[in-house]
Amino acid sequence: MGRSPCCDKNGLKKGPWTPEEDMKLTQYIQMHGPGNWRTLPKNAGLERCGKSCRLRWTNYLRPDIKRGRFSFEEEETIIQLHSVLGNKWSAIAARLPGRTDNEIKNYWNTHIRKRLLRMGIDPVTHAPRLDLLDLSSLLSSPQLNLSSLLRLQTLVNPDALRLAMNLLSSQNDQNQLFNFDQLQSQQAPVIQPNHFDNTINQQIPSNDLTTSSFSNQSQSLQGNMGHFPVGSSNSCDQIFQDNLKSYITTSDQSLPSTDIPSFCYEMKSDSLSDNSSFDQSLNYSSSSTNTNFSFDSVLSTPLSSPPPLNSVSGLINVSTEDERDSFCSNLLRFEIPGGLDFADFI
DNA sequence: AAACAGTGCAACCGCTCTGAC
DNA sequence: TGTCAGAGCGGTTGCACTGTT
Repeated sequence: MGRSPCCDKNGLKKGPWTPEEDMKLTQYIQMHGPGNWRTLPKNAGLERCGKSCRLRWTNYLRPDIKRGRFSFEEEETIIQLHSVLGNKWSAIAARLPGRTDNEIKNYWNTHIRKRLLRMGIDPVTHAPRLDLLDLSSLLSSPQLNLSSLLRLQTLVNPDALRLAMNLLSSQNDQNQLFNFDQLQSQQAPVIQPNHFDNTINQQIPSNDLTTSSFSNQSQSLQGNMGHFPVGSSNSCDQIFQDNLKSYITTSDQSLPSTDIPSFCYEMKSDSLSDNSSFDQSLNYSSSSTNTNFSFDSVLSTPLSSPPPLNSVSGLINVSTEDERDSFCSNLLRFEIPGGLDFADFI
């Protein structure tokens, strides 16, 4: 049973393709069409593995491939899609006509990823890298108290918070010791039904309701909130979903800058793979209002140090609206299409 | 001008999934 | 039903090119 081996790798050529090989492959596919990669090399007179032929064709020789530099709109789209899809290069490429997954992957790794890192943004989670923040400045804040620490616990890497609390306890004049684990147990019932109602009842300009901030925050939290007690009960899940729908569909309401929707914690990029409604929703238009964002403008800010704590939009007390908009919010902002059904992602 | 470091990208590797046998 | 090749995918490598010292 089964099939004979695809190809005998011994003796097959590897490495860069010559123009002659490209011509042979192109001419053969133009005559016979792509497919049946197993027999193609032999029929086309190529001493290559079928897999190599397929890669050469799909990544380089295909006539519909767009060569050259990525446009700003393409770059922006890649970042936005990556914030939702992660390293699903093929899924990203499917939404960028003329671009291959390999090309996008290379462009991400060589350009975009480095830019995000220089900006202090984790290219994996699209979140500000809280691990780089200066904890000493946090600890010196007059606003720091047990309450704020409890709040922080839901937002930052637990290890980082543990370190902060250890430092704080060592600084405390009254020698008041904090027990992280104890705090964690006290903090367990974080998601409460009223939380959502209170959240939605607060007013924020409608243009703040963007999937960028949404997905950005959700992914950042996913990355940082490995210990967050989510999904502890079915009823909580149901409340989460109901309120998420309310949040999405209530166009003139959004979240206060200091109050991240807890339901974001449940958003998982894995569940955002190929999805018809999502495909339709991501018919991204470069003529949207989002084209104001510029990497250069962001990069013009000093890069020698991590972003200040108060510029971490939505995570920790943000002092002004401008500060909130200045850093993260613009980075990945794009409008929520009307037909976007986030319930499918949950 | 040479040596070195950094960058960009084509191509390969290895894995998983799917469907034919 | 199990095996295997085909196809697809993400990660990695190798090399040519460019910039810097």
